[in-house]
Amino acid sequence: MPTSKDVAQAAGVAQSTVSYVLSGKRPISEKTRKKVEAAIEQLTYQPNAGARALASRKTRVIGLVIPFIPELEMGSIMEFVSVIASTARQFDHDILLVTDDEGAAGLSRVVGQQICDGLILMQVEDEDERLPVARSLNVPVVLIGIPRDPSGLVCIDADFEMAGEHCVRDLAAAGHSVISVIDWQPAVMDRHVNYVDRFLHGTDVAAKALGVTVLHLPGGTDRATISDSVDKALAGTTGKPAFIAPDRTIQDILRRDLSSRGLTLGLDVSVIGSASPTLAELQPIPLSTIDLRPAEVSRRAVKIMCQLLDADSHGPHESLELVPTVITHRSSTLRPQ
Amino acid sequence: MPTSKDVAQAAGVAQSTVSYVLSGKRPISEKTRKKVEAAIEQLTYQPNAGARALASRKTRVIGLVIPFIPELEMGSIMEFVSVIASTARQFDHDILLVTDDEGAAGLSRVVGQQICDGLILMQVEDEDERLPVARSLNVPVVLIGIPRDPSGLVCIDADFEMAGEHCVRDLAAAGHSVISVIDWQPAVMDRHVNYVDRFLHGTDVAAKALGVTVLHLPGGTDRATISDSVDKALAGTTGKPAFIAPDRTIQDILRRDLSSRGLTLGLDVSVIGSASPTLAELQPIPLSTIDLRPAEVSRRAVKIMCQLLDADSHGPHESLELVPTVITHRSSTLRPQ
DNA sequence: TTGAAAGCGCTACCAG
DNA sequence: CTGGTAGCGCTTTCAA
Repeated sequence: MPTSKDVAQAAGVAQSTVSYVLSGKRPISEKTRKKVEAAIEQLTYQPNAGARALASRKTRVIGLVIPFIPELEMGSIMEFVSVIASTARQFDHDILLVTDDEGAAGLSRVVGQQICDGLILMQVEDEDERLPVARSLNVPVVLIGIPRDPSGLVCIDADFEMAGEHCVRDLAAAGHSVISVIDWQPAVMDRHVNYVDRFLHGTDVAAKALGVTVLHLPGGTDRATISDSVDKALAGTTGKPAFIAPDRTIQDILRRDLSSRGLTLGLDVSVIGSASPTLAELQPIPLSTIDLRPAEVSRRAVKIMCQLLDADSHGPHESLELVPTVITHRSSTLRPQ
Repeated sequence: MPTSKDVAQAAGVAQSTVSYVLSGKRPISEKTRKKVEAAIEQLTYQPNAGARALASRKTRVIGLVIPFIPELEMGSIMEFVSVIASTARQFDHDILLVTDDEGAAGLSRVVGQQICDGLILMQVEDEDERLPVARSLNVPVVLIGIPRDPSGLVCIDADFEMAGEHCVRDLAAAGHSVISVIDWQPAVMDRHVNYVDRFLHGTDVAAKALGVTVLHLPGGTDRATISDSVDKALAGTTGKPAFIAPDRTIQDILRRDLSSRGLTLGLDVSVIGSASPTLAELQPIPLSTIDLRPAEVSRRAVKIMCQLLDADSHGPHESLELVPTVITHRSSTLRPQ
């Protein structure tokens, strides 16, 4: 493997000049730049990351702490991971995986060994054991999700409250005065991710503002629970019923339950569910969807991280960004009753 | 951040002694070891990865090249990624993500910059553009998937042929003499991953050996295609029909199609589908399942990689390992017709 | 069994 | 605008 010394020699310049050509931290004459670039090309030189990290005290690597929760949609987590990695590359950084089974100790390890310059935490819970560690780490940390106490931390998440409001507003605009909201499945509730509360709060806020009624009903991944909730919803509704089912898994079960009751989606009943890239495309149904824009959340998280890394300002940062959510209408979804 | 020099000073020994205590590459007296370990503890010393990589020419990082194919099960890819990362940690290595949108150039980059010591490639296709690069890289590469020409490469994958055989044998044992195999969805076929052929070949081999008939029918993610295939299957079968649906998405559509025809799974019709950790648990159905054991494949891939890294033998390696697949029976799935 | 010292390949400072 | 050079923090050889 050629080194920058080899390049310098081949180009007839000093090693430092090679370094400056690469970093652009110093004006270089067109002539020497050409010479150096030619030598780099010719030798297929690539700078050694370890040496660079040692000298510059920057690894250009971001640690990504991923959860593994079998019962939760791993596919959507993969979307985050994938977009985060691509975006990091756009900012000339790489992503190191830190699995959650190392716990909070994993954070200290990768930062302590200076394998990476900063951390992105996914699936942050309301009371997250990793937060005290994160706060003490002295490197930038960006959270995806909002903990109960976000002080001293940089947080970013989808605007679930806005999503909840959107849903209720749309259904109200379609003439519904009673709207049934099916909770997330217990596995999600148990994780104490507070986006659930934020979403539900959003529905209540909109309901109050518009003078409509919102029924909160239990969610579950078994048909019995959903069937029960649908019974209650129908009992509480006069006229055409309306459902909001933010949980992707539940949306599917709900759809089947309604079908088996002879209710046609969009015609006899209005339903808004969350965007399911795969299922929605594979099995098109007349449904409006909430898009929580995971790709956008991921992109912004990386962007913020890279800004913090470039700014290099060592004081603790604090900010809270909510990415606007979007409702996509499918034709014939929300026809007036 | 304390350095090994600080530790040496605190313990009253040379810097090299600290290094040897950590690496164990040299006998150390119990007394000095204690002193050094105490100092490490007391200063909460952690070795600097960059410096270590520079001096030892080993990063203890493995590059993982991940695909992003929206129409394919991202959830199952996440399972690979997750297990690979955990297993790497057990061997004291870390995982760096390399996204596929960098293409083959990404491989050269991470290896050229010496960010990682080896590469694991996921979703290897029959004719994969990354292979020539992989072969030329001079670092260990482990493929998950078997390309058309595996020469000079280390490959590992689930034994799809065995899976195909298992399925046919089980159905034949249950008394079926005609068995319908539904192909994977076009999105998978288009990727030219040859596990499809291997699986289908397995079914043919078993069919020939047992003297039963196998019907190969087109797969798809729309109900019409599946419905067509079921029509053909029923037309070609006398007695109780039997299906093999290795594609997870199709399994779901097939199930519904059969239900809508009034056929009860396990009673009027036998079906074997692939294991779907989420769906199977959420919506239990009387079905035997093929388990391709992604976690086991992942674990072995990492293990092999770490062996190659430790052995450090620089010659090109070549091997092909197939991980046995498993069929799980659900009660009342395969009752004789 | 231990210490001293020479790099590993790069960045960044100090001179010119 | 460019060259020389002193480290960055570790591993490893050579001596003791």
